[in-house]
Amino acid sequence: MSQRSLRKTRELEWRRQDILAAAERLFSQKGFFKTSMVEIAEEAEFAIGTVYQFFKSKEQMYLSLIEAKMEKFAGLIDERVSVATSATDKLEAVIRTKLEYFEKNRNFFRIYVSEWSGFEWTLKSAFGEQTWKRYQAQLELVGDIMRSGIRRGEFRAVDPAESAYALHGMLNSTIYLWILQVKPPGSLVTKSGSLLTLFLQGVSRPLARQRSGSPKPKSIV
Amino acid sequence: MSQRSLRKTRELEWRRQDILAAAERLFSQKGFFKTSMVEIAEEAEFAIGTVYQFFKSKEQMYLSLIEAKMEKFAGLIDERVSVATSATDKLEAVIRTKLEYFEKNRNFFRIYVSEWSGFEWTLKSAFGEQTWKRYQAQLELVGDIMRSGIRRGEFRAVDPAESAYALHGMLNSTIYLWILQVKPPGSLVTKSGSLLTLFLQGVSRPLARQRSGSPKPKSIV
Amino acid sequence: MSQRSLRKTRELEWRRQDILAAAERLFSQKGFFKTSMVEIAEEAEFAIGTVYQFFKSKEQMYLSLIEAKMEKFAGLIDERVSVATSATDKLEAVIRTKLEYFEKNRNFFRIYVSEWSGFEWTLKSAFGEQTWKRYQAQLELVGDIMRSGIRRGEFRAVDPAESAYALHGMLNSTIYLWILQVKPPGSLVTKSGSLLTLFLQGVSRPLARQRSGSPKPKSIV
Amino acid sequence: MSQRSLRKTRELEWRRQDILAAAERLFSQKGFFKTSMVEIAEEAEFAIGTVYQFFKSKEQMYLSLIEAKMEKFAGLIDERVSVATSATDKLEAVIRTKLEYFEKNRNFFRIYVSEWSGFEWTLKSAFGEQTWKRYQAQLELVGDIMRSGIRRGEFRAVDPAESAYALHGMLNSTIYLWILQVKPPGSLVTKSGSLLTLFLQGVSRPLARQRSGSPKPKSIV
DNA sequence: TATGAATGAGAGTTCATTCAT
DNA sequence: TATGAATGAACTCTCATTCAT
Repeated sequence: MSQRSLRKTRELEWRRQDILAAAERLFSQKGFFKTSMVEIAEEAEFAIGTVYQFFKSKEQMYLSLIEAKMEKFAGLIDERVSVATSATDKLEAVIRTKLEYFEKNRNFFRIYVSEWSGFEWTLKSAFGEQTWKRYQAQLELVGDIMRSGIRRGEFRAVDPAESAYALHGMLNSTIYLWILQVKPPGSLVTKSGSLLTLFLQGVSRPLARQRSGSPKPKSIV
Repeated sequence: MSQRSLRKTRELEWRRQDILAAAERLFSQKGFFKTSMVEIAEEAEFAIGTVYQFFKSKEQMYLSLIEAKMEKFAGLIDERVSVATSATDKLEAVIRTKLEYFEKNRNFFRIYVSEWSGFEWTLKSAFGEQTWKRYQAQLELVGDIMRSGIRRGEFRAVDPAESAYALHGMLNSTIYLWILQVKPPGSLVTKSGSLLTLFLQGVSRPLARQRSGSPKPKSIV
Repeated sequence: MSQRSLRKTRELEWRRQDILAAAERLFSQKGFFKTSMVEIAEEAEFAIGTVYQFFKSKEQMYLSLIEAKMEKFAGLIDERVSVATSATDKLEAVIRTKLEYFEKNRNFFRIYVSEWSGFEWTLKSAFGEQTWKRYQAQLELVGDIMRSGIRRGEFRAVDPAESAYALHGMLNSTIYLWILQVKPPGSLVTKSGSLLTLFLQGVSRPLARQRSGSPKPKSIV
Repeated sequence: MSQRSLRKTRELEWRRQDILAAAERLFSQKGFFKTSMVEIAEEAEFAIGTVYQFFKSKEQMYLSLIEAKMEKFAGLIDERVSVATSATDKLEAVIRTKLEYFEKNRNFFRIYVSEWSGFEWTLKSAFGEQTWKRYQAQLELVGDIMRSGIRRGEFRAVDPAESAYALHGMLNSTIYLWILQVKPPGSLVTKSGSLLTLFLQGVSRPLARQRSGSPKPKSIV
């Protein structure tokens, strides 16, 4: 490819990214349905026709957006997890990476979570085979970590899928809470430690359990 | 009120409920935006004009739906929690009630969760001041339970709000997983035990803690 | 059906007809593609939404229009042909009816002929199975007349389908010419006689042929 | 003009023809409105901008296409007619040439006939003054042939314009029929003989007329 | 009170044409 | 001269809402 067309290609890619960024901002603020293509075009400072030269439909644009972001997110997690050795360390990597990623991509979190829960109940079929697989793959990754941790004696014999889902939910709602706070009281990643502990140890007071035959747990079941 | 107008009032309320039920079915299947008012009217077997005599707008109907369901849900939880004594028992009540409620109200769960996450980021203001407070109140209820549990020595000194959110997320994703499975492998409520344990003890192998010979955790599962 | 709803149904049908009439005017003036649904709505003095309550799409409206008109036209021809006895009389009925019908339905002629020739090359599949069958049926009707005329010794042994098509073309271009003339020099139906004669006898001078073995026709073929 | 610029001019003309050929293919398949300029450019393997250097608009391109083809067609007819002597021979030349031409230019026939009938009702003004005159001129040529044939005693005293139109229609629908048949049963030109006879003699059995004062024609009018 | 036809703003999308490179 | 990205008017169609009956 000539120098010239290389530059053109690059510039085109920039514009594509500009449009995606505009779309991300709007989708995260107003949701998919309340955001119109004209608004996206205006936000990106292009004519509507230009937007349609980059994305053949609103859905396809939404998809591209999610897929690109998920790709990056998944890549990060895979990378960090693969270098960790113990199951506990791998979990720590998952938690820390997720918090880090969404701390930097707050806008995308809104899209991610509304994709996960809810409106794609309708659209899952039409929307992103790909995206859906990413979700599953990530949950299975944590499932695998759980399985290996159990095998290695690091974890109790919990249900791997269920605990993976539980962790997923814990993290999501934590991120959600943090984003919601108008003035977040510090970085989100700092919470990884306590979240890991929460997931590993639970909320019970360990001493209490060790000291004596505490009668409470009986009443639980 | 006369006998006659009493009957009328009652019948009106029935119609209102029919319409809400129809709306719930459709909203949960297709989402708020993909469901049209005419469809709701048809599903409820009324004319569109009639629907508009009960609800002044689509949003307001959606709101009424959520509020009614949340009211009931919150009532249940409050009731069950108030009769439990220890913080652990209260947590157990929260978990069991939530699972029970959404097992019976699967359709509503889809609405609930998509309300929680996502699209109402825009609509929170327009949409249900009320609903929003319910959410908050419920999370604070769990926060209070945590606080009291910590005070009473049942729990570690975790952050009450954060752990409340964590529990919230854990439960939601568990319910989500269960609903998603085409053929759920048994009742959802049966999971309350393991979820409580998960939240209390975490996933770590208790042996470390058992060194001093605490046999309790066994009995939990 | 109650008196009341009968009246309503009737009025609805009137409105439907008004819209179709407006559409006919515009389609015949500007063609299918150059006519917009908004224009049709304005011409019919309705809002665009109203138009879409009667016809689910532009194509479907166009189709309805053609089908209704063709139905009537075909009905007329069938009726008149069936009461004629000789093949010649049947041909005369076809010719006269066609001229009469399109003299009264000039606007529709433009649509009819542009449907026949040309743009439906693309749309035949999407557009009106029905309409297409009507066309064919009518041509076959004339084909049948030709066949029976040949059998009865009224006609030469011409190819029935080809001569049917030839007649079809003759009539269409005659109607076309007449409509095109800004000030038509009298009624179109008056031409049926000379057209029938033309189709039966051709343009040659008959005397020449009758008197002797005229040598001209030889050189023709 | 220099050698160099001669070559350039020639090459430009080739490109122009390539584009026109691409346009003809697409217009005949999909019609004027359903064919986009970008498609034409792609079919011709040029960039859209290049196409616009040869034709200032879509309409103008369509016009150029028709005019060039009509020019050739008219030239052929004029040439062949001028060498024929009797009116009958001239008619034969017209018929044969038309069939021949459209047998070789099927694609163009679709455009020609849809131009003749129908959508250009609107566009006649905007579209091709020129083209329109060609049409008229050709019909008048046949009208003149008829007139001279009548004067020379070859034909009955038919209306020249009307019979010219009738012939025009006959030929068009014959060509149409032939093109429509998926597997045409032989060459189209072979039909010139029977079409000429049809136009000259009509469909009646000549014997009947010769034998006696056949009573049929009376009943016709 | 119940009805459902009428409304029209607004959505997503297309495509002929321009013009900087 | 050739290119093709950018443009935006115009199109078809939807649907929440109103109001006369």
